[in-house]
Order: sequence, then structure tokens, then C-alpha cells
Amino acid sequence: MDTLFDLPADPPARAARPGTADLLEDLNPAQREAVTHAGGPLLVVAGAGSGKTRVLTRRIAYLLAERGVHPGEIMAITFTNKAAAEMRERVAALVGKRANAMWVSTFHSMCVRILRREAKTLDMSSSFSIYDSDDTKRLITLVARDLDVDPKKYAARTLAVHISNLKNELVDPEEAASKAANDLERRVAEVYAEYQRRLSSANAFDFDDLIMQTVSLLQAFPDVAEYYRRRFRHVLVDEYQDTNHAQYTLVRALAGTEATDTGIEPAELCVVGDADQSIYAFRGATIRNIEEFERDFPNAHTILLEQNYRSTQTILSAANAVIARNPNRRAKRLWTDSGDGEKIVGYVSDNDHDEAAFVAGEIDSLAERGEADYSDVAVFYRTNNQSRVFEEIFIRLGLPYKVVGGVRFYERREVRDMIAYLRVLANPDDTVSLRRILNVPKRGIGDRAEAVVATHAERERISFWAALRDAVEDKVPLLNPRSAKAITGFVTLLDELQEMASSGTEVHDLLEAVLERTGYRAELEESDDPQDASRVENLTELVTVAREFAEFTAEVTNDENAELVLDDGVPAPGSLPAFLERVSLVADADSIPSPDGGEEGDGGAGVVTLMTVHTAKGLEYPVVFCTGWEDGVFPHMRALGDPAELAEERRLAYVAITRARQRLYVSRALTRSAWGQPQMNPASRFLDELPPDLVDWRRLEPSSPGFGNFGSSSGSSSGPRAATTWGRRSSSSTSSSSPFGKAWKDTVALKLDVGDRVSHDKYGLGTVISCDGVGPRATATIDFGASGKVRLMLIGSVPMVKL
DNA sequence: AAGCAGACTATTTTT
DNA sequence: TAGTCTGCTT
Repeated sequence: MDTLFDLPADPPARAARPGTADLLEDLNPAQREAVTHAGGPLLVVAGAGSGKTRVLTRRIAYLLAERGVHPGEIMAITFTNKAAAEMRERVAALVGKRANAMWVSTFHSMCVRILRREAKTLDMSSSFSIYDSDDTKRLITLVARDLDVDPKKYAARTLAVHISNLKNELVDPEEAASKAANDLERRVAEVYAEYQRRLSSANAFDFDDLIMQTVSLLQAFPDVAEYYRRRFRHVLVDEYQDTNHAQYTLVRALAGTEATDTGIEPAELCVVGDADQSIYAFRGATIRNIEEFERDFPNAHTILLEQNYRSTQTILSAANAVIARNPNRRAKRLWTDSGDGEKIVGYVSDNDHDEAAFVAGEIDSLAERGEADYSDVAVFYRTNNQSRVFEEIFIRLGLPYKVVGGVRFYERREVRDMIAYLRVLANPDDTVSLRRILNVPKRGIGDRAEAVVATHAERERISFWAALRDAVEDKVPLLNPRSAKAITGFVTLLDELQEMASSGTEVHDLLEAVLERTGYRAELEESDDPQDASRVENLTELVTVAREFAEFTAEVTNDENAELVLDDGVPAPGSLPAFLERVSLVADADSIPSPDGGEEGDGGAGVVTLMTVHTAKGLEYPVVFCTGWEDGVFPHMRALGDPAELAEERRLAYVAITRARQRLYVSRALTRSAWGQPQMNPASRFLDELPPDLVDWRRLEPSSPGFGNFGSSSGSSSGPRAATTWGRRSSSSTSSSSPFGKAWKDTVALKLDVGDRVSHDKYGLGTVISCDGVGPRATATIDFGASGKVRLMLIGSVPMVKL
């Protein structure tokens, strides 16, 4: 929860702030150069653990202290609120309250601020809603349905992804339509156009719009651009490798690349990033931006930070070895002067259950030996569903833990329902939110009634809300009286709530009123589903969040010493719009346990943290367990066939390894249950890429004669693979207690030769093109004609027969 | 309009 | 396995 409120934190009281000399003294030469560089665009290539944040914050402090820059001239952009908060805090510790006049924010909140201020220019109201991916998907579903798009052929999700990609590339609907080359793209363009119309009539922007619309604003209105250009003379961007094309363009537009007609020089630009840690390509991030920085910004200067202050040399060497396998990368080798440290510990378990037991046992003995507190330990996995086994085992053993990520607070249904109510109160045109709550809780307004009202709204060219009002006055044709009555009740309810909202009722009281008067809480309380009990708790939590929000902002506002900068574009502190903005733009309510032993009374040892590798980016732990290193799990199955995706998986592995400070564990399981059925996976190729002398294998795969040895992943073929599936084993033959060899019995289900014809349950008829490997590693590449060429493992019960 | 049973489908996710 | 969606019944 704390990320909601830690943005404008006051700096800790300091007797004396560091003087200028101190600002540079404890920096290495490269860091120092990055801090003091003046003039042209600067790219700081900051390897993992190389003191990136330190460089950024010192640079800002140095600008203020040494170069006479006013804080108001500084714009620092990050990707997460957490990063923004940390930067603000650390700068404040160096320079004090002057830090409050800087813009330190995420791309998105920066854009919201600009858009609120300039909303009129774009023909929007400044009370616009911000749609997240869930709202977006809902609206796209509605649009697709209205346009008769076959949901079987093109799922809303697919459409949403494509539209998002277009926006990330700054392609508007017209351009999308003209460039559409196939049926899918034509449909997407069609939906895109209508979707934008609906967004704008709902007075809403989606996440991608926040960026894209700000770019068009700056490009279409030079005077607006000039205002910001004049104002921000220093633009700093963190995690530059994660920027997409739209964000890149935004940075360019903001900083400028040449002097304006009115003689304003480009702002001084400083970007920091590491191409090797780019793990968000699937969301549009382009590694190109950092790779081509020097081309994009002539006379740019580049500084490489390679000295690492986090990990042992063993860990760094492992990381270097893995990432070195990625093609076309700028050479970079992390090093440290703090010694080799412990060897990496490797472990091969029979199944996922045993892997978790190994991890738990190891954590226990580390704790017992006093070599680590629980809070020093993190367990990483590739996908969220892998957390379950760990939870089971940890609970059984009484090991305190916390899972980070998964379904987040603000994504829970009940919370979103309440937010939808609030949004409607702030912006009645917000049709997506309005339709969400129309019949929640159930009040007798069904699909049919909703459709009739929607049609009426469409025909009369009025908003859905106005159409509901028409329903009250019996002006909607085809609406049956029962529904009209139900709608009347709903409209009356909303009117009352709106009255409360506009008369300045505080957000938490408003929430309480919604919970009571809608009967939402009552419904949950009456239910005997245990899930509903936790929903009630979440709602109570939400009210608490709202109350703290009000109190916190009141505190900040009343602090006379605080140099609060309230430009246009910032909603009144504590107000409903302010709350909604915070909620929309802060995703992670679940906090990551703090390393200092953390939560209340855990005996000081804290808790073990469990999370995906993606979530782990930017964090560090003394002890790290990298689990599930199996081909098909990590790297993920969907990445196996595509070199670009495989390279991203490798960067992910690199990120995972470099989170560790002192001890690194890597493990894999021979079988793993997924979707109910146990699955066999070969070793991750990344394990083979670890230098063997750095790894102490505690347990290896039992080798049987003729079955090949562990680690010889022969399948490094780069041949075309449309898809890869792994054989299923019958569930009866696997149990954690069964002796080892047993798992291999009758594993070769099919003996195939080139030219054989086969029939596969999923892919149909095919011809064997090639065969590879023996025993459990036996695979065949099969041409299934229209279903493509597929490489299959022949172990276990392959759903395939030889003809 | 609402509730239930069977079908379907499964990454990662800073905002 | 589990959560969501669809279509059928009441």
C-alpha cells in the first residue's frame, strides 16, 4: 500500500548535506564523468548493479549545486512510481525541499499532468478517465460486438494487443486502415477507429493514449511544445532500454533536437539504461532506442558503467557468460573487486514439489546457520502459476513468505467495481465504468435492457448516461416497464451519490455510501462463499486506503514549509479526481517486503520473497533461488521457436542472476505438473551456458546408459519450428516417492523414421522429416502441412500414432 | 433475468 | 488444476 503515499516524502532530517566535493568523492571515474558531463546528449550504459540510481540522483544534485540549475527546470522520467519515489527521496536527501519543484514522475503521470492542463486543446474535459487494460478490453469487446467481428476468429484480447501496438508505434486509425494488408489488420483498423470514437465520447484515455496523445499535442501545437521546452532544460530518463517508439518520440519532442524558431536550444538530455536488461519487448519496448542513441542524437556522448557493487565475481561471471550468447550486442562485462565468493549451487529434482522442498530446506539451513535472514532470500520463477508449489511447501514447513505480484489489489473485481462507481461520479460520460456497475450488484437490469438503452443512446447520439435518464422518463422505446423501474432506481441512487460527491464529501465517506446504498457489502456479507469474506476485507482495505489518502494529502497541504508546486494539471489534493488518478496510475499495491526485517513482529527475520523474474527487475537480494530452469518453462515454450524472443528470455535469465549479491542457486525439475498433467522438460539451455567450474551441482539427473548425459542439450538446431510440444506422461507413473529409474520406463512411446506417416490428435496427419536424439531425448520434426512443421518429443504418451 | 453446468484455455505485465 | 465464458434451463 505504501507506494500510494510515498511520493512527496520529506527528506530525512540531516545535520549536514553533502557538499559538492562529497557529491563526487565516492564515485568511480566513469560515474563521476556521468554526473558532471555538460552539454550534448548523454547515454549512460549502466550494467546491473553499477550504481545507476546513484549516478542519476547525484547528477541532479550536481546540476542544482554546481551548475546553477533551478529545480523547476528538471524533468526526470521513470517507468514505475516506486522508481520515481526513490529518486525523489534520494535527491531530497541531497538537496532538501528544493527537490519538490522538480518533475520526477513516470511517463504516464507526466503525460496525465500535461493532458489535464491541455485537455481543452484536445477537445476533452480535464476530468477525463484513464482506462487500464481491463477497461480497454471491455470497450473493445463492446465495439467488436457492434461491428460484428467474430469473437472466435478475433478475440478482444488479440484486437487489444494489436491496437496497443499501433499506438506504441504512433499509428492512428486512418494510417492503420491504409496500411492494413490482411483481414486481421483490416478488422483491427476498423475496431481501432470506432474504439477511439468511443473513448473520446467517454471522455477517456487509455494507457497508450496518454503517451500518444501527448506526442500529438506537442507536435500539433508548437506553442504548447515551446512552453514545456522553455520550462524543462534538463530531461533525464531512467530505464531507457524499456522505452517504446511513442515514448522515444515523446522524449525527443520534449527535449527538442534543434533550436526552435524562437531560439530555444534543446534541453540537456541524459538517458540511462542497459540493453541487456530489456525484458519488456512484448509490451512494445524497443531495444533499438538505446542501441541507436548515438545515431538519433548526433554528438551524443556515451559512458559505460561496468563496475558492479552488488554481486560476487562468481555471480557476475555466470551472468556475463549467459548474456554473451545473445547475438548483436554491445560488449559489456561486469566486474567487481570484492572477490569470488561462494560457488553457484545447482540442483536437479525429480519434480516441482521436490524442487520446492529443496529450496525450503536450503533456506532453513541458511537461517539456522545464521548465514541469512528470511528477508535476505528471494525465490524467482518464470510464471506466476509456479508460485503455488512453493506456497504449499512453505506453509507446511512454516516458512514465512510473501508472494509478490499475481492478482493485484486494484485488479480485484470488487475493488474495480467500487472504482467504477467513483469514476462514474467523477465523469458520468465514462460509459465503460457505467455499464460495468449498471447491474452490479444485481438490480434487475439485464443484458436485454442494457442493449436497448445502448441502441437508444446510439440513435439519439447521446451518452449512455443520458439514455438512462431517458429511460426514467419512459422515452426509450422497446424497454419493458420492469427494466425501466429498475433503471429509475439506479439513476436515483447515482444522483444521490453525485450530490454527495459534488458537495465535497471525502472519498472514503463516498465509498462507504456506495457500499451501503448499493447493497454491495450486504450481498457479500450474506454469502457463505469464503472468497466473499476476503472480498469484504479488500473493500474495507480500500476504504482505509482512501481515508489515509485524504489524511496524507491534508498533511502535505497544510505543511507551510513544503514548497508545494501546484501547477495546472494537478487535481486538488485529496479530491475524488486526485484519488482516481492515483489509483489508476499506481499499479502495485502489494508491497515488496522491506529488507530490514520488515513487517510487524516477525522476530526480525522477515519473510522470504517469491516473485516472477520480471517483478524482480531492479531489486537485489543476498540469496537468490532461480527455479524452474527447464526448456519450455524458462525459456518459455512460446519463445523456443523465435530467436528474438529467445534473446529476451536470455536477458531475463541475466536479470535473474544479477539480482543475487552473495549466493545464487539454480534448479530444475525433471517433471512438473502443469494444467493438472505432469510434464517432462529437458534442462534449460541457460544451464548449459553457465561456466561449469562455477557451479557446484548438489544433485544431478540420474544418468542411465544410452540416455545421454545431463546438460547435453543437443537440440540447439535452429531449424524452422512452428511450435513445440512436450510429451505428456501418464499421471499414474509419476509420484514423488517413486524410485528414479522408474520415471524413464517405457518412455519411448514411438519409434519413428524419416518418411513415416503419423496422425496427431491436435495437428492431424503429418510426415516425419527428421529424427533426433535417443531415449527420453528422442524428438521428431514432423510436417503437418497446414498445421506447420512441429518438433515433438516422443516420450510418454504422445497423442500421436504411427500409421 | 438469473443461475447453473459444461466447454475452453492457459506467459511475462513498470502504467 | 482453475478461472472465465457460453449457452441452456428455469
